[in-house]
Amino acid sequence: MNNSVKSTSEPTLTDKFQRGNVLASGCPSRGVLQDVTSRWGVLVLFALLRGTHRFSELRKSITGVSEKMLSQTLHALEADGFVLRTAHPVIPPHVDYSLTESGREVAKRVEELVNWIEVNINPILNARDKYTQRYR
Amino acid sequence: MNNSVKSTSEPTLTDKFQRGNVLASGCPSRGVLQDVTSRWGVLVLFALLRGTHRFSELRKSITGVSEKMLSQTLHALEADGFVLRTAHPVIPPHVDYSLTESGREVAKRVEELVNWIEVNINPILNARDKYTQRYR
DNA sequence: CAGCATCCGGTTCGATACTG
DNA sequence: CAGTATCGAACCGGATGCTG
Repeated sequence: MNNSVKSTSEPTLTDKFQRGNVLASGCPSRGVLQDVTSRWGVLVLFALLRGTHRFSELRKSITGVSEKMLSQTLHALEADGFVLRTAHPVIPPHVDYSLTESGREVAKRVEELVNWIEVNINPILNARDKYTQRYR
Repeated sequence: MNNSVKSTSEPTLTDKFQRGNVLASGCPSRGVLQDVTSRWGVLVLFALLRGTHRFSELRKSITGVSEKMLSQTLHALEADGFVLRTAHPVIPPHVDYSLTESGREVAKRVEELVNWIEVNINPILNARDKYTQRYR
């Protein structure tokens, strides 16, 4: 749910009001960035770009995510206005998650990043292998 | 430095070889994605897009990062082939960090994401306030 | 089904001290 | 200057049990 700055080193006064510069620790964009680029946040946005999904569907499609983390991630993204949660009052409960307008905008950018990495994964892995060989 | 999969739930056999799908836990792209979207990874890439920098310069410009985390982040990005480390053999030591060709490619995509968030930070923050008011 | 509350082990992180 | 080593503290994340 991300409560302000997590760093224990107090942001300076200048930082605190330095909006518009992520490199400054007080910049509120850092918090949002954290939600979006969090381990599961990226994958949730990526998954929801392919359409509306229920909680259990997301849980299945995003392999490895726990119930708790998925829930937490969805809440954070909902709070930021990126994800829309729609609960249908039926029994058993049925809840749908989809992207909002701004959610689609961020998700598109996340997707571009993810896609680039997937396309170029082999050269990257090779680089990594070379690196570990040299410095092991 | 990211060693393969971190999730404790064992990836299934199908996962393990399911390349080309980040949503599967065995996909190697997830690891790279973690390096790139890590708390400080994003900011380092963003900063280096503005040119070559020394260790201490990065430490100063990226407010709040500790020496240890900066070092760790730079190593991970170097291993993935995104960052080039150039040590000049002088005393006192002088080390430059810059982006590689592929580093610039990822960084550009990271930048687009960051920029979008910065531009739209106010509506997002408002959404968050509304949310916390409603559910506090 | 969708999810919160709680516990708890492992990892990460930051501050500090130290080295080449 | 550019790091590594070390050590608590904080946090993450999974498992379990329970609710509507």
